[in-house]
Amino acid sequence: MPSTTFENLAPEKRERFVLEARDEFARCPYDQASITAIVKRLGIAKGSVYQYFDDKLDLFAWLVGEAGRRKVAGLGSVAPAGGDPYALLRAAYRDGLRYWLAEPEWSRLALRVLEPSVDAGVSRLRRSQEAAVHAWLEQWLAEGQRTGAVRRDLPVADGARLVRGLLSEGLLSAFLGRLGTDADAFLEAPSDLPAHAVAEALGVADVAVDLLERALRP
Amino acid sequence: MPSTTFENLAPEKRERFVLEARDEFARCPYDQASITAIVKRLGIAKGSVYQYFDDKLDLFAWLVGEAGRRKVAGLGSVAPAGGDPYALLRAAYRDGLRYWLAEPEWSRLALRVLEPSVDAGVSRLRRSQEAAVHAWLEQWLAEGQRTGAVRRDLPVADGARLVRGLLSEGLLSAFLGRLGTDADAFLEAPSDLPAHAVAEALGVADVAVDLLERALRP
DNA sequence: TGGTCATATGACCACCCGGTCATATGCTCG
DNA sequence: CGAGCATATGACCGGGTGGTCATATGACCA
Repeated sequence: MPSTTFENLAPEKRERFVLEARDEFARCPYDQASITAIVKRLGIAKGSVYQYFDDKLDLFAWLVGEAGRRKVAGLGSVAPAGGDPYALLRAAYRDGLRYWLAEPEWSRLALRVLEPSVDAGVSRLRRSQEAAVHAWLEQWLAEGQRTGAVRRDLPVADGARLVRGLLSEGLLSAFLGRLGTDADAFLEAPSDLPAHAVAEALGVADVAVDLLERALRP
Repeated sequence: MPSTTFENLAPEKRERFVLEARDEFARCPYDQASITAIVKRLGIAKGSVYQYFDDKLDLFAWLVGEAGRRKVAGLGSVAPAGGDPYALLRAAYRDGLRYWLAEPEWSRLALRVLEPSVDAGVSRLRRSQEAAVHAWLEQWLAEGQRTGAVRRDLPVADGARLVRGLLSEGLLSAFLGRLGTDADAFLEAPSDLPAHAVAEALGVADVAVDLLERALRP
């Protein structure tokens, strides 16, 4: 949790701090991210960081939370009214990909927390994030089974994990593949893409959910 | 590449070295793995490592290669005679999961190479490994489309990446979920599992490939 | 003006890393 | 017995890290 000192910072200074710290943690896995590098880029003293946050993990955890907060703020309400659950998935993952393009650094930061790490604190963070996605998908599946949109002979626990592989790692990889790059390359040189290329690449979410619909409908 | 000095080592000494190094690199991401830790556990001098291998990356790359060599050696021929491509997948991934249980440390090492890393050399290794899986799946899909086992309206490139998500991250996660653990926990305390539990957990490969078959068949 | 207090500073600490190299060891063979 | 050679050693190097703390700054108010 940031200290009051941090809250009291002049907004522009605070935002600059936030963005620079975000970039550092987005750049590489937690253990490689360097507080020293952040303060160097900002031109402030290292001690300042420790007046804002308890320690490195505290800063990282807050940034991860901030990534989530900004994403929901940026996307607005995601509820596309009750209806076909597959349409809901399509919309949700299309929004997710759109957000990835709009805010690649925040998105990458959010992915960093899912990486394995030796640090016990980071592992705890990761597990809780994974559990959240997993729970959401399990609930989606269970609801689908209740309404008849999903086969009833599929074990929900297995299903949630398999679907997560398809819609997380798989979808992102396919999306970036369509953009003609991979995650690393994209973030090293985020290029401005023509709108039609983006629109076409977003179509991969439909391909993925179509696949899923065929696999899951009774 | 290991030096001749390494090849000439007494077999038992060499194997001890290999296993200890493997455990260290399996324990944590490349950048955190420590040569110092390896030599400490082995009770040898650090200089010895550098008489066997050029540097840390050389050692890691060789271990990754060794993981592959031991896996194919351990599984024997994987070709289940020409037939249903889905049966082939089922067999391949069942074998893969079985191997994961039999050799969790080697398996985990093989997964480490797929993790993001700041190190340029490791990134190169990773990309080539990913490309190999990707190429294999693309070829599987193209062959399936030729023989009519796979829908022709699915773009092969998208398909390969989505399937990879489902069958790599998704399947492994579901498998470990059935065993009542996650990858970290399992490797920290690899428990001896009753045969029936293992057999039941292997069934998750069938669930995954069934899902895939529904999604991909014309 | 002088006192108070939040904020900012950066030298410093202990610790760890990968990698080097002069030196020591011990086996083999003439 | 030595000479020669492959092998083993570990102190040492330069460089990095997260984190600390005595000190300095400067805004505000009596």
